[in-house]
Amino acid sequence: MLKNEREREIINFLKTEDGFVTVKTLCEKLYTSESSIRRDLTALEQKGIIKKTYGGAELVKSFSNVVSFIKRSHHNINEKKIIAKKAKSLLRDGDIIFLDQSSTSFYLANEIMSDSTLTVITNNIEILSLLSNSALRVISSGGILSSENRNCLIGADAHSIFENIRAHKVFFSTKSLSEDGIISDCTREEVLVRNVMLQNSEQKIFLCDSEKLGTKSPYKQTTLNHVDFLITENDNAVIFSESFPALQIM
Amino acid sequence: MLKNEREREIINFLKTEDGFVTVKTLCEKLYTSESSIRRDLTALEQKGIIKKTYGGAELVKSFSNVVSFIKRSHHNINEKKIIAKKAKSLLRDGDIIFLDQSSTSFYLANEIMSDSTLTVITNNIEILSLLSNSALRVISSGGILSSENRNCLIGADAHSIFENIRAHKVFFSTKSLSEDGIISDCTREEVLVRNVMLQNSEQKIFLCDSEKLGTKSPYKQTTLNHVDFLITENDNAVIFSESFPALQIM
DNA sequence: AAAATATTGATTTATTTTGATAAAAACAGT
DNA sequence: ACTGTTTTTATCAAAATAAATCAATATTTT
Repeated sequence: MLKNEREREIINFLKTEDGFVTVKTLCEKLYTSESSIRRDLTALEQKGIIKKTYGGAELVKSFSNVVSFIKRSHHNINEKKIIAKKAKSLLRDGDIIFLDQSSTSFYLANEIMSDSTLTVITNNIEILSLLSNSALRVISSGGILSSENRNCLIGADAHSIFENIRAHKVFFSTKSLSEDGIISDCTREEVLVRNVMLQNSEQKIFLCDSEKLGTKSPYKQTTLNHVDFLITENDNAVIFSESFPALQIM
Repeated sequence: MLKNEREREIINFLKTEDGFVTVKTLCEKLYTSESSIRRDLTALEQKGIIKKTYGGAELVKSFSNVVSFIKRSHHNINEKKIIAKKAKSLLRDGDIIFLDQSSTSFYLANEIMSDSTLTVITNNIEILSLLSNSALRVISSGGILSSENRNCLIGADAHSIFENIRAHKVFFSTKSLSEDGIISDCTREEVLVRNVMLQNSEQKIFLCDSEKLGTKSPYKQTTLNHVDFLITENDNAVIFSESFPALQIM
C-alpha cells in the first residue's frame, strides 16, 4: 500500500472511528510497519489535519466540519458496520438510493465511498460531509437543520427532494422495532421525512441492530409488512419470519 | 495504443476509481511499459489535470482527500478571519442571512456561532457541518453536490430555497474583482446559485481579500454598483470609492 | 521513398520509501 | 524517585520507484 493511499485511509479511519486511532491499530489495518505509520502521521500533522498524541493520533479540533460528526455519540459501532457491509451486498451498479438520517446509514455511506456508479440522495449532513470526499454523485435535500439531533434536514424543503426522485432502494433505521413488527422513532419531523423516502422507493431496506429489537418509540414509522429487507448484525430477527413471510431477513 | 488514447484512459481510470492509480496498475491495464506511463503522467501533470505521487498519480480536482479543502480554507486564513470579524459587525439581532459557498463565508459562520438570534441559510456544506454544532437556526439548500469543489450544493434544488426566502443580508465572495468593478468566478453553476441569493437579499455584502483584487474570472457574477458593502482586510479597496460612491467600503 | 521527427521500451543511474534496530523519551505503578 | 514497559525518535541498509539515457521502432513531413 502506498503512502498516499495510506494517508487517505488514516483520515478516513479517524473520521469513522471516534476521532482517535492508535499506531498499532493502523499498522494492523493497513498492513504496514510502525515506521511508515509514524511517518504518515507526522506528514499529516504537518499538513495540519491531525495531531499526534502519545500512542496514536487524533483529528484536529479546529476544523470542526471535518470532525463534527465524530462528537456525536455513535453507539454499537461494530454492529452497525456489520449491518452496513450486508446492506452493501444488495446494491447494484447504477442504483439510486436514499440514505436516511440514521447513523447506520452513515456507516453504509462509508462502505460505498468508492462505488462511483451510485447516486446517493440524503438528508443526513454527516453523510453529505463524508461523501464530499468521494467521487459519488450526491444529492442533498434542503431543509431546516433539526434542532434535536443537529445531524439532519427536516421540514417541507427536505420532503420535496424525495418527492421528486424515485429511488431503487431506501436504506433506513429508527430507534425501535417492537415484537409485533411496528417500526417507530422518537421525533415526529424525522418520521415524516423518512416516510417520504419510503413512499418513493421501490425497495425498502430496514437496518436494525438487535438492540432496537423489542423496543417502542412514540412515533410510528411503518410496519415490517411494508419492508422488503430487514438487516441485523446477528440472527435475532428470525422471529419475524413467521409473521412476515414476505420479509427477507439478512 | 496511442499516446492520447492512453491519456484519456488514464483520466477515465482516475475518475472511475478512487481518484488514484498506481503506475503498475496502469501498465497492466493499458499493456504498456512503465516508461510510457510515466511520460504520460508527467504530461498530464503539466496540463494540470493530475498530480503525480510516489507510486502513481491522483486527480487534481480530487476532493477525494480532505487535504484539498483544508488547503483551500487555509489560504489567506488570517485575511479571511479579519474580514469575517468586520462582516460580523454588520449583523443585527434577528437577522436572516444568506452565506454563500465561499471559504470566507465559512469563517464568518465561525464568528457567529454563538449569536443564537440569527438565521443562516446556506448551500455551503462546510458551514452546515460547522453550524450543526451551534444553537443557530440553520436552513440548508438542497441540490447536487458540486463535482468541482465538492463543498457546496448547486442546481435547481439549490436555487429554490433562496428564491423562497427573503434575507436581510447576503455575505458572499468570489474568485475575482477586476479594476472596473466586475465581480466574477470560475464555475458557472456556482455563479448561478449565488445570483439567486443576491436577488433575494436586501443588503449585499461582498467579502474580498485583497488578493482577489485586479483579477478576472470567466463567469460574471455582478458589478460593484449592485453591492452595498465591500469588505477587505486592508485599505486597498478605496480605489473603488470614486467610481462607486454608493458603495460602503470597510 | 527518404529524411526528419516523435514515441517506445530497455537499461542504467538517482531518488524516495520502507522496515528493522537501537537509543532516547514518555508513561504507569509502586 | 525508581523500575519496567511502552512509545517515540534517529539512523541505516534494502527495496521500490522515478528520472535519464539511448537504440530501435513508428509516424509524419517533405
